[in-house]
Amino acid sequence: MPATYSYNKKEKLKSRKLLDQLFTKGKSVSAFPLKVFYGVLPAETTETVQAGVGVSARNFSKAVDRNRIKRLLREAYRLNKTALHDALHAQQKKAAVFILYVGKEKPEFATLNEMMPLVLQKLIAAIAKS
RNA sequence: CUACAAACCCGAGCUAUCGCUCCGUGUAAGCGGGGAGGAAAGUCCGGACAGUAUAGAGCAACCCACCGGUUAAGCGCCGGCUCUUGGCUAAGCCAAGACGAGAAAGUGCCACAGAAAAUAACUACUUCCGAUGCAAAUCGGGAGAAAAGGUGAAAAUGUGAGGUAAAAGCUCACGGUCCCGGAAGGUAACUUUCGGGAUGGGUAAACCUUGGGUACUGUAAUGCCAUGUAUAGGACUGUUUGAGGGCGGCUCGUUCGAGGUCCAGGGUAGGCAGCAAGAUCACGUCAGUAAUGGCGGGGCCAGAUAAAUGAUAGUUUAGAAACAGAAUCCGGCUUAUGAGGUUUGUAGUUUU
RNA sequence: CGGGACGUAGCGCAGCCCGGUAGCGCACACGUCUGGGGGGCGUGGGGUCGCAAGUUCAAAUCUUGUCGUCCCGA
Repeated sequence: MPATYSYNKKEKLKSRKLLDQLFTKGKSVSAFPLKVFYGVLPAETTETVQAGVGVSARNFSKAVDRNRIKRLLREAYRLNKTALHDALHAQQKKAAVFILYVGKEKPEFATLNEMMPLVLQKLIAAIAKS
């Protein structure tokens, strides 16, 4: 098991190929203002979950705002990811996840920290069905 | 003292917990250290670096445009010159700006108004001829003439005198502007001055002319390693009757030359170098009016590849709230910017 | 990282090259035709020409800077 609240390089979704697959073929669940794309990781991956975060440049034209939102998303994911990890571990599954912020207002950390567990619960439910 | 405007400076600090990225060390856990900006932005100039090219001629295209300095370079910066505008008040000084070669090579344009907007004759003026008339004068035709005239952004070099039928730089004097030649000062632009000549409206951010200059492409460049597919299908075209490519865009010319173009489909989309010690940073000192440069000892100061600086709590300050996030790197320019500070200017109030 | 185009009335566009009057369609207001609506016809209002500076007698138009929007290539 990795450290409880870590979010380092290995846990990030980095492969351009996987990202393309995720957006073209992957499924998604959403809980406004968050939207999560998910898919299955190749079997040889060592990590249980690889996750990425993103914001649309269309909604936030300034790089400072996008960086800020991505930092908040990473922070929220880092603090709430334990449930997802445990669930996947129990089901012997490995998932690729991409969390997208689709709102148009700059968020507060507190609201993101509330929404993140909700959307992750939805995600766990959706993965359990498939 | 208050308010406003402009320029410049500055662009929060500390503690705890949980995290991110790079480097060092370590088998590992961990430990230690570095970690966004003055604009990192716009991409407007200039370079470094890299690849390709580096026979030639003509044409085209683009850029620059007072002088000197500075620099790796520049359409930057510094200093000066000239002009324009404003102020003080005046033969000067101060401030700001200049896309600051040429309108005396040519072409074009100058609305409205006005006779006329660039080979000026409409009115008025002078004169000659003819007609009418006793005459004054009127009418018609020709010539002279830019001195007077409303207009307009702009009207043919200004004032005075002579001159004439009436006039006119037609002539003269003093000026304005321009050209040529000389002298003095200045590195130069240029300034002052002497002599001679000319008198030509504006516009080149209209075409253009003159002088000078310009290889192209950009770090997703480029070099290397690895993985993988179809030694792979169709159509058209070509192999000395030369397809296609290189030589800056075109033409000529020259050279390489056996493949080239399109359609459909398949695969890869890891990694390493480039990549961060440099036209470097701050300090001191010297040279220079300054920009800037020399010297001295000292420091090492982001380096990712979905892309690192954050979250929470406390605290200091007056309430952490501005503009804003490196992506090859530098030098400039431009634009954005809260609070506070400094300086300058404007306005108002109070006191003397 | 590099390249290009566009900002004109509420909306969509012309005018810009080659400077002097800002125009077209829809929409809007009023009138009229109709018993009324729709529709037709007529009249009218409405524009800091994105912003700033400059050139010029004069700028939507030319030049420079700047802001915004959109597109393209790798």
